[in-house]
Parts: sequence; C-alpha cells; structure tokens
Amino acid sequence: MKERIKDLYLIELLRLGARGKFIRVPTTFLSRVFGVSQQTASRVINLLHKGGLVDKDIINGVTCVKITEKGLERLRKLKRELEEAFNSPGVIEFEGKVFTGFGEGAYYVKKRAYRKQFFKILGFEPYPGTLNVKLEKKELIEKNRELRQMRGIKVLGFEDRFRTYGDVYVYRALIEDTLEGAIVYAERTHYDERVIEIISPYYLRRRLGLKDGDLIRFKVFLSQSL
Amino acid sequence: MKERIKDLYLIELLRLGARGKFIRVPTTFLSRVFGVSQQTASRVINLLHKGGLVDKDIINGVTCVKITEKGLERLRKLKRELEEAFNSPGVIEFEGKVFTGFGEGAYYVKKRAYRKQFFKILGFEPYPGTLNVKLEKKELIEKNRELRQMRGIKVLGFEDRFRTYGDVYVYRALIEDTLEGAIVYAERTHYDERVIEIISPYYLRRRLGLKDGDLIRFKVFLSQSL
DNA sequence: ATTACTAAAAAACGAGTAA
DNA sequence: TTTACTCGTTTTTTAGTAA
Repeated sequence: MKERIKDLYLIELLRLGARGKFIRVPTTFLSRVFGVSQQTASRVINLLHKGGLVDKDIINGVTCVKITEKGLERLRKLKRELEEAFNSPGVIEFEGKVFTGFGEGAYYVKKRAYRKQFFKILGFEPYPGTLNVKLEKKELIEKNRELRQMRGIKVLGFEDRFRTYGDVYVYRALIEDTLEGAIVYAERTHYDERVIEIISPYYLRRRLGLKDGDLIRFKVFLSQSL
Repeated sequence: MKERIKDLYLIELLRLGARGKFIRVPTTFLSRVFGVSQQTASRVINLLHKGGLVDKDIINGVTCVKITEKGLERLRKLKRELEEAFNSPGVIEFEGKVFTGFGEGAYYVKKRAYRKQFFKILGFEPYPGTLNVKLEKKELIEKNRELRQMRGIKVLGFEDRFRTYGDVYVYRALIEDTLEGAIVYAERTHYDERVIEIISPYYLRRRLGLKDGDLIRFKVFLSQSL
C-alpha cells in the first residue's frame, strides 16, 4: 500500500475515536467507513498494525484498534502541512545558523557555465560564493529533504577539459523578507541534509552583518507562478 | 482513481501554491512531487481536471494548474474534519429543530422485538416514541448522510404474521449534554437526510420542555469504546 | 458473529514512444 | 524540451470461503 494512503485511513480511525483508547471496529463496519470491502478493511488494519501506526487486538473475535503515538505523529504532521499550505501556499519558511563551509560552493558558483544559467533563470548574477545555513529544527530538515527530492528548476551541468560538472537545482528565495536570492542543490552523492546553501546577487554576510552562528531566516518559493 | 486519493494530490498542489493563481508544473516535476512516474503525474492532473478540481492549461507545451473553488472546498472540508477529529475524536455534535412527524417512529419503537434489542444493546428501554429533529446546517446534513452509510450498531429486523420489519441501526447519543439516548436509522428506501430520530428512556419533549421549532443539541458517539 | 486466506478480476502503473 | 498515448506488467481489490 502506498504510504500516503495510510494517512487517509488513519484519519477515519481518528474520527471514530481511536485515540488514547481502543475502539471496537468489526471489519464489516470498517468496510463501510473506508468504502472498501470487508477483506480490504481487514488487510488495511493489519498493514497499519505492521507499520506500527495502530495497536490491534482481537477481543471475542472482534477487531479493536487504537492509534499509536507514531500514528498520531503522522496525523499531526499532515494537519500541520495542510494548515501551512493554506496559510502560505507555495512558500516554505526556513531558519538556521550561518556557518563557514569549505569554499566548495564558491568554487562552483564561479564557473561561467553555471553563472550564465543562473542569470537566465533567476535574473541575477550571483555573488561568487554561497552562504551556508545549518538547519536545526527537525521539521525544517525534513522539508529540506523534500525540496531536494523535488529538485526545482534545473541548471544543466557541463564538462570542461578536466572534469564533469553535474546538474544543479535551484529554488527562488527571499532572504530576511527583503533580499532576493535562491537556494541551490547540487546532485552530489554525499551531502548533509541539515545544510542549505544560499546564493544571491549580494554578499549577504556584509549586507546583513552576519557572522558564524547568527540566525538567518528565509522563504523558499516552490514554483514559479504565472 | 479512488476519490479520497485525489485529496492527497490536491494537498501537494496547494503546497506548491496552486491557489488563486496558475502555477507552472511540468509533469516531470510533478512526478517527483507526487512520487510517481511522469505518465501517472500526467494522468493524475487530467483526472483532477475532469473532476473539476483543478483548472488546467498547457502554455508553451508546459502544464499549468490552479485549484478550483470546488477543489479548495474539498481541501477545506478535509482540514475541518481533521481538526474536529483531533478536538473531539469519536463524537459528532449535531443541532437541529424539533418537529412532529407522522408517528411512524413511535410505531416501530413500540414493537417488542426491537425494544428487547434496544435494551440489550443500549441498556435502556426507550420511551415509546421518537423525537424528530430537522437539521439545517449543510455540513450537519452531510454528516448525517455519512452516519447513515456507516450504519453503526445493527438491530436485527424480524417478521410477524403480517409483515417484515427491516434492520435498524443505532448510535449512542447524549442529549443536551445530560440525557442518554441514541439516534436511530431505519433501512427504509425513502428517507429525508435532513432528519434525525432520537430515542431515549425519557420523554424528551416533557423532560426538556421542548415544543416544535425549538433548537436541540446532541452528541453522537461513533463507536463503543472499550 | 467474526477474521483473513486464496485465486481471479480489476485497477493502477510505467516503459516506450509519437507528436 | 514538453504531454500523453498504447500496452505489457505489477499491484490492488474483492468474491468465495475456511476457520
């Protein structure tokens, strides 16, 4: 079963009151709640149970379930996502701490082939370096992972006479609600999912008076609207 | 595609910012957001479009979508359901206006075979009549429809020498936060989905001083907890 | 009454590809 | 580049039924 679909079944169980206590739910009854056959209802409960999302017990031959803490956490996350999507659709707000990397980002951003595309896609020539931000909140690290999977806008890789440079992906961003910029993901095999690299036409450290350890906030735009 | 699953895709589109404006979403990009193939992403968008949940346009060969009002309404409903389920799991609160029916309910509730089962299941002998409540809020009528589909606790039908009496379904209820009772659904082919019938050990009209047109509130319990 | 196995049917999926 | 068709494969579902 697709992982996301489990959320839908968990919602129904929550509506039935399976939080904090076991509720008595014959699979024949659940089949009507879920809108599937009795057999599927049975399988669904067993799958949720295997996945650690519900506790299950059969009492007098009748299924009883209770959503586990793990299951509730999933539901809370879904609720949070839905609320955030309603409040600020298309935008993810990040915050993290500035730190100094190994100058790797700067090395790439200086490459002509990349710079040209940045200008074409983003409308600015980036300052020749990246601002490294270390995320600390668990949910933001999770969002960073998702963004990486989504990829965003592709910046094509290239090769010079020495080596190959892979594709890079960017999302537009707004730093401290004032300065335009973008976040950049390289398609490296090794990366730290707690880290986000920001590019911008400005030298952000000076412009914002930032030093290592300072908190920085920025918004990332998931799509180009029309 | 299962109807409920569309909600999950709509959530992703909302997260991307497809509210109030079109967003540019190549199906290759969506395939990563949705976690499916490009072909499936394409099919999903077309299905959502056919279902009137998103507006779709292909500009310069690239898909652009915007969630329709109908789609947003679905998402709002999901959000509301989730919030309600968290706030009062297992309970639905109703309110409606008392009215006088045709005494049909009373006729059934007086039948011995039903009364015995009511006592066994609910723990009380109902007053020989039902209190008819007319729902007025759209979302409560919708909830009533859902409850009817779920059926609840079955009370077996029977037959006497004249005719057959069908199965009946009940849910426990609490009237005006004080009096126990239950709501009853007969498996009739004709019924008014705006109406709920309440049974209770008490003659509710006298006990609560109700007359036609008075507002009554009650909570319905979706499942028997353990 | 239940739950849940098996086998067959139905639905969903994605690779290949045309436009 | 796109989108989205066909079609073979995989996955999911349910009817029948045993326990």
